[in-house]
This record gives sequence, C-alpha cells and structure tokens, in this order.
Amino acid sequence: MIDEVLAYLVRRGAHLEPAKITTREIAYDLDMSQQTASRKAIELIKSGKIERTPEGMVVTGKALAELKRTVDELQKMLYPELGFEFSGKVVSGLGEGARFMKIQQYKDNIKKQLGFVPYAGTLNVKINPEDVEKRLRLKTHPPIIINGFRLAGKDFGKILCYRCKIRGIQGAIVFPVRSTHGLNVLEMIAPVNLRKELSLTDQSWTEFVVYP
Amino acid sequence: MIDEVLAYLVRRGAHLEPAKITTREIAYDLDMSQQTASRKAIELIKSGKIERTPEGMVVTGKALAELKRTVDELQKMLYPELGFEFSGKVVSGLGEGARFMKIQQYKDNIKKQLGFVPYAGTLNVKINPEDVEKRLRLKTHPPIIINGFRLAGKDFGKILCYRCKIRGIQGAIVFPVRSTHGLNVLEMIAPVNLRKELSLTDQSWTEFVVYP
DNA sequence: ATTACTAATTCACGAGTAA
DNA sequence: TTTACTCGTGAATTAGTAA
Repeated sequence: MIDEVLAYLVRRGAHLEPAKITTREIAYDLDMSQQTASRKAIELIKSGKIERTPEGMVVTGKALAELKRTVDELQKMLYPELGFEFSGKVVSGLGEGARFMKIQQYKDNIKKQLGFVPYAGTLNVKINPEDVEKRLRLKTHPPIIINGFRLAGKDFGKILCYRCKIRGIQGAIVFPVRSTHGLNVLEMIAPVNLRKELSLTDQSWTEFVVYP
Repeated sequence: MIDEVLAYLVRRGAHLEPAKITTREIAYDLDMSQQTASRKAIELIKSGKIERTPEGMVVTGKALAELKRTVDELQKMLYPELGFEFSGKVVSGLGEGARFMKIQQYKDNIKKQLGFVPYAGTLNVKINPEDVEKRLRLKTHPPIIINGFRLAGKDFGKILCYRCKIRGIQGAIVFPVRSTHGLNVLEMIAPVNLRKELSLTDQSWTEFVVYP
C-alpha cells in the first residue's frame, strides 16, 4: 500500500528538498530497528523511490506522483461528498437536450434553481466504464429538481440534476426523468456553449467533477 | 501505515454499505493468496476495523476515522498549497446564524446543495489578522450558492458558501449576502453542533481548512 | 462455489558487528 | 558518530485440504 518509510520521509519534507535523516531516526520514530530502516532505505533507492545526496535523502518525483495518486484515490473514496470525478469522451446527442433547453419554462426553472440560464444545447459525455459505478453512487445523493410543466397539452417531465464543473466552468449534469441515455452517457448543461468554449469535438477526452 | 486490505475494502465502497467481497477476490486483486486474505480479514475483525454481516463486509466507523486521519495528514504534506488554512478563536455570534439555520427553506436548500442538514447554529471564528488576506483571496473562487426565497412577505437572501473541514468534520463557511460580520469573522455550519462535538467554548483556539 | 485450519516454507526482522 | 553486512530466529505467507 503506502510505504511507511516513504510516508515518513514525506512527513519530514524530503519531497521538497533533501532532508538530513539518519536511519537511526527513522528506526526510532517508526519503532523498528536501525538495521531494518537501513534495509528499507536501500530498497527504496533500488526501486527508484528515493535518492541519497550529500545533502540528505530526497523522494523522487516518480515516487511522489505515485503517492499522490494513491492518496487522491483514497481521498475520493473517503470523502465522496467532495465531488465525483468522471472522465470520458464527448459524443453527439440526439439534439433532444438542445430542444429542451430552448423551452422557456425549462430555462426559467433552471435559472431559478441553478442560477444560470442554460445555453441551448447539452454536452454529452460517454464516461469510462470504470466510472459507471460512481454514477450509480451519485444517484443516491439528493438531486436538484427542475420542475416539469404542461404545455400545449403535452407533459414535460421534471429534470434531476447535480452541479458540476468542467475545466473551471460551472454547469450541471442533467437527468431527464425520461432519459434516452444509457448508464454510460452523462448530459451536461452550462451557461455557455461548452463545445465552443472548451474547444471540444466528438471523441475529445475530457474530465469533470460532479458535486452531489 | 495504511492497511492494504482495509484500503481495498474502502475502494470497494465497504465503508458506505456492506459489500459482498470474497477473500478470493481480495487475494486476486491484491496479489496475495486466498489464505492470506482470509487471515487478514480475520485480523481486521479482531482489531475492530471491519465487521462481517450477511450482506457482506463493512468498514467500521472507528477504522474509517483512523483512515481519514492518516489520509488527511498525507494530503496536507503532499499538497501544502491546497485548501486555505485558517486559525482563530471561537467567538459568540448574535444568534442570527442560528435563526437562519432553523428556517426550513434554508435547511432544505443546504441539504440539497451541500448534502447535509445543518445543525441549528453556527460557529463563529474570529480569524487571525494574518489570515484576513487569505479570506479575500478565497472570495475570488466561485462559491456554492444557497438560494434565497421569499417567506411571509419577507425576503431571505441567498447564502454563498465554501466547503470546509474542522478537525475532521465536514461543514461549510457561509457568507450571507447581507452579512453582519466584518472581514475577520467566519461563520461555519456543519451537520453537527460543532461547539459540543469539538468541545469548543468562547476564546478556544481552533483551525480549519476551506476548500474553494 | 465459499472460508479457514494446519503444516511447510519463505522471507522479514533485529542482534552482533565491521567499516 | 554513521551505514550496512551476515546470520539465527520467528513471524508472515502459502500449499494442501477439510468443512
């Protein structure tokens, strides 16, 4: 998992600059023998995770990146309320979302609930298969509800949504109650034309965060 | 450090609800024998870190709290620049925040936007003078907006907020649009009574992190 | 299919110590 | 003072297998 000695070195700041840390100190602080600390340090060097310089030990960028990845992943699992990250590819919708976003009632209701007038179009992203489970977990959180209405003898259903952020732009993921999408496509609205604003085309890879 | 099997169970969501995970799966995913996975699971049960129910394995709150502490610490070391850290002293508010947090509409909107029902009270912290500049920088980030509403002929304004964490408890810093506070007092809401939960009294020194 | 026991094995640890 | 070697010991792991 996370190497105890490597984490210790990071705690001592060895990822910022070389730190003069003896194997005796490591042993004392981590409650192990000096011999073990020495051996572990050698192992870390052999696996390219730390380096020894005359100024002390340094954690390599590679090891740091790996550590960050692990901590990030744990963080996300432990604090799911801080935002679900998704990544996937831009795909073309059926133009249905765009049609909805042109209807004044929806526009008004979205403005009321989300605080922005949606651009008359949606961005459809086919999420990575490994994110589908996350999407299911997302749906266990209470959504923001855009009310439906009746217009010209036709029923327009409510829309469930969650705020999201894509490359700094705030928008929302929308789930029309009668959705035509499968589990792997998420539909996004925003105050601007996301395709244009973010220079996205079909098959563009992108990532975004959803806030339940 | 961080137990590999425990982290695996968290990755599988066993801290949210019981997860049907076999020792064989653990063994396969973590590259160990089924026997070792079984033994480690038993050890985790003995140390009170997981429980086995007919519905699957569950990570206990105690183990989760411990894990969060460790991850938080690493997070802080790895990303010293992330999150705005504030420190200051607890002060008494005018009871205005508490009044707001008792109003159903605000409670509903907060639950919707932040994912928790706020305790009917706020914690006011007078931040250190050197943190005031940080507070100004914070306001340049897009806030989460709690919608206002009209009730009994009176307008209740929207509330701008940012998620925050104080001693492991997730909450939010709130900025009512018509705030009565100066620049040096921050008002915090959380799902629990922070004063009680963290044993804080007036003049208690405390610190917290705000996530823009 | 599971899980978890016992026995065999391996490999991690620390004592002693040299450099 | 360090660090890091060898080596004996024992804890951790796996194979085999029962339930």
